[in-house]
Amino acid sequence: MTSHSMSDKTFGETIRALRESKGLLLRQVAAALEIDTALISKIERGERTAQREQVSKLAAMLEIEEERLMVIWLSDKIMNIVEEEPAAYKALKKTEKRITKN
Amino acid sequence: MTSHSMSDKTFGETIRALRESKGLLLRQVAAALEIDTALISKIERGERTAQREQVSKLAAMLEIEEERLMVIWLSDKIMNIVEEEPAAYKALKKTEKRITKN
DNA sequence: ATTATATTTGACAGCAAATGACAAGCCATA
DNA sequence: TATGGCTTGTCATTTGCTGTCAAATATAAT
Repeated sequence: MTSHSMSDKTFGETIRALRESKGLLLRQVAAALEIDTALISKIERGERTAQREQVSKLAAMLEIEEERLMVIWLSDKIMNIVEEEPAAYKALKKTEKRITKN
Repeated sequence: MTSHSMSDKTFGETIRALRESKGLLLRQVAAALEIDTALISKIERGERTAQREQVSKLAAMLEIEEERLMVIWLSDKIMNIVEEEPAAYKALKKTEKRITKN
């Protein structure tokens, strides 16, 4: 049986899956975000990263709860910092503690 | 009694405390890192961020285990991304999971 | 107070990275 | 071979870092 900890997709993979499940074209999503089709294509493939504002628009367009999408987007950004870092896990744990101390 | 979860200092605060405890001058640390005194001053006060390479040099100079300093430095960087974000905690948790899946 | 030394501040030049647009290319499928 | 959707490379522009410098401010000692 499969281990049920799904949704380990990157931000790009996530929005691509959502878009396709809705039968939307890149062109349509691009128009909604007011950017070029090429750019949304790159974002979906992880070649570029989305702006915070674009994440909100995407959430609306793709009908996913904004926070859920934001978590994935933030996680990608954190990943970019800590991956390759041996101290990654400890840094995350420490940050968690710092954050819950408010 | 005090809750013993100390060391919640930022990277800057940490290296300043270490430097002062060793009686070193900004000028001396700056020389070791081959940067201007003004810059290390700014790093200590959190106005600028250190480069990865500088963290290593600082660890050596201040005689702190490199990983310990690196964790604080990374945590500061993560903080910069997630603070102000309501989804911060969830993003950290998710990233943790992604990282341990290697 | 005057001097000497340490630190801070703000402005700046130089460089690197991110952003988004465009045009040309590829890949299906009709 | 045309058409529509997506991808790729290149480019101009903007944005953001990095470190330096000079001037300002503090700190201390004489």
